[in-house]
Amino acid sequence: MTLDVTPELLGRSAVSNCRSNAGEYQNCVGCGIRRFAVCGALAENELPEIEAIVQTRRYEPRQTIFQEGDTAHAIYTITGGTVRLQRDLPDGRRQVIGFAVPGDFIGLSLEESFTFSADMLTKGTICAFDRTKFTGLLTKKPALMHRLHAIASHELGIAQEQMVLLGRRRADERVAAFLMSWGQRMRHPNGVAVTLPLPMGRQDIADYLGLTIETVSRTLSRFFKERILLDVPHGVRVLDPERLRAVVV
Amino acid sequence: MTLDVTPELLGRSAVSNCRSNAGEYQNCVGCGIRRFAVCGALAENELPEIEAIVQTRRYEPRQTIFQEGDTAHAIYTITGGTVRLQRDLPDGRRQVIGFAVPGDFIGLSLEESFTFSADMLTKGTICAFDRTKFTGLLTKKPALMHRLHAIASHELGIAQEQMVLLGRRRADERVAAFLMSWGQRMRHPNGVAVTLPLPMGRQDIADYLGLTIETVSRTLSRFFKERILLDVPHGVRVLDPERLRAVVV
DNA sequence: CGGGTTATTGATGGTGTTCAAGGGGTGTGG
DNA sequence: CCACACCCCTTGAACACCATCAATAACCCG
Repeated sequence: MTLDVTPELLGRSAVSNCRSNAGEYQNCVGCGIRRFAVCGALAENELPEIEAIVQTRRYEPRQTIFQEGDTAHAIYTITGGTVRLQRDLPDGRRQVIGFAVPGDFIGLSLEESFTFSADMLTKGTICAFDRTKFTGLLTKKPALMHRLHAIASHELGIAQEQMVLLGRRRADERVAAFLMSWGQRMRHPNGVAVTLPLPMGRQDIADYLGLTIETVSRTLSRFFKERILLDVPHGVRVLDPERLRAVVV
Repeated sequence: MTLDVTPELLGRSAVSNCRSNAGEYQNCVGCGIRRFAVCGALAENELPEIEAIVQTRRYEPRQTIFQEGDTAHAIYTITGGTVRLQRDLPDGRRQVIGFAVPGDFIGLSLEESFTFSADMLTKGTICAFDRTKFTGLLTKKPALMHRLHAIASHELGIAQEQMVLLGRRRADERVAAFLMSWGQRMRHPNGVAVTLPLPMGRQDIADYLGLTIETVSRTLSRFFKERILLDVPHGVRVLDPERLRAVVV
């Protein structure tokens, strides 16, 4: 048994992300994103054990999944749609911690309460695992535990990269870096002009990048004018990936 | 078996941090920080198994432990001294990811190469585990695996808090928040005026907080003038913990 | 259409950076 | 033990980037 996680395992398929009406899975066997999710650590004959503790839920845009401080009765795997994760300051300032897409796991820490809130940006479907039962299953399935740790480690690396972005990058670098990383999660090959769906609003991007909505808007406008990007409804088309990459350095 | 980690387990003792000449441990049985470290997941009779794959190393100030991109032959537990973890940008910009103190684990991800570098700020001692052998041990010791994941989750939470700081906090809030969290790691009770050792320089604090050395210096000077802090060699004395806390909001 | 939300664009200003100079501590060597 | 050099830190002044304030425009759904 190895603890290494291949990029493929942690990546997401373009298919699962890009179809907005994804996530109609009646059972784990037929689940298209299983191999990208925690459940992928289990063999097919073990799936009934996880099906026993899972509940599929359907969400509407703007619906809250849980809030900071809530007791973590359940932990989640996203199977369809995009989720916004955020922390709030008492005075209204907000930091978006990340965006979760199909295959992503929420509640890695297994702790009793959540330290951030989660809201749907789009319609979506989510597998909710009873937290206590899930941790119980972990003690019986080392492979699941290993996978969970690999995912947590991967998230930690992403968080550190985000610290560099927030601490040391300029506004245009932040926006470019965001678009590149979002593009990678959408599984579009680098170096090719592609259309990126952006299910989050400008304010969400701003709160993710530690900027204001005006700065994000201005920066994108500049990229549009410079023909690095093309403005399309609910997204952008990357016209010049090379120059976009060059912005980040 | 529970996966929850009590604050005590993840906290650090003031004793182990504050003695600068800590870390003279001949074996794991007598190791004073074991209960705060990963190794604490093992029973005493299991210690020989980890002693078999560990090597104690002694470091001098400014010495490099490893650099970004290096192959991770070993992973580490700090037993004495303070370590600076950082990522560098090609143009010289630098983000300090964190400071590791006795009990902390470095190399949580178990991946083949490091994504950040680690340097000693002080003299120190470190337990170096052969990475391959350590991951092998993990498959045999579920408790060790669970502990590792709990630590990684805890680090992830800290990283998210740091994102809020870097993305949404003002300079004085950042400095105050840093001093408070550093104080907690030094295990000084809140609400009491205490002397905090600061083994890192102003530039390190600046690169941790996403500021310049001048801003850190100016902010500290303001706190000194306002009698919130008292300037002491290689550290600060917290005169008014309440007002320091009030700065952060 | 029309009302509300979200995004864009412009003008102005503030927080923190940059540039520059001086101060203070530490360690070393005479 | 003092002198000096070096490094780090502090402080000041000017500037820049991004935030704030403000108004308009585009979009979305009803």
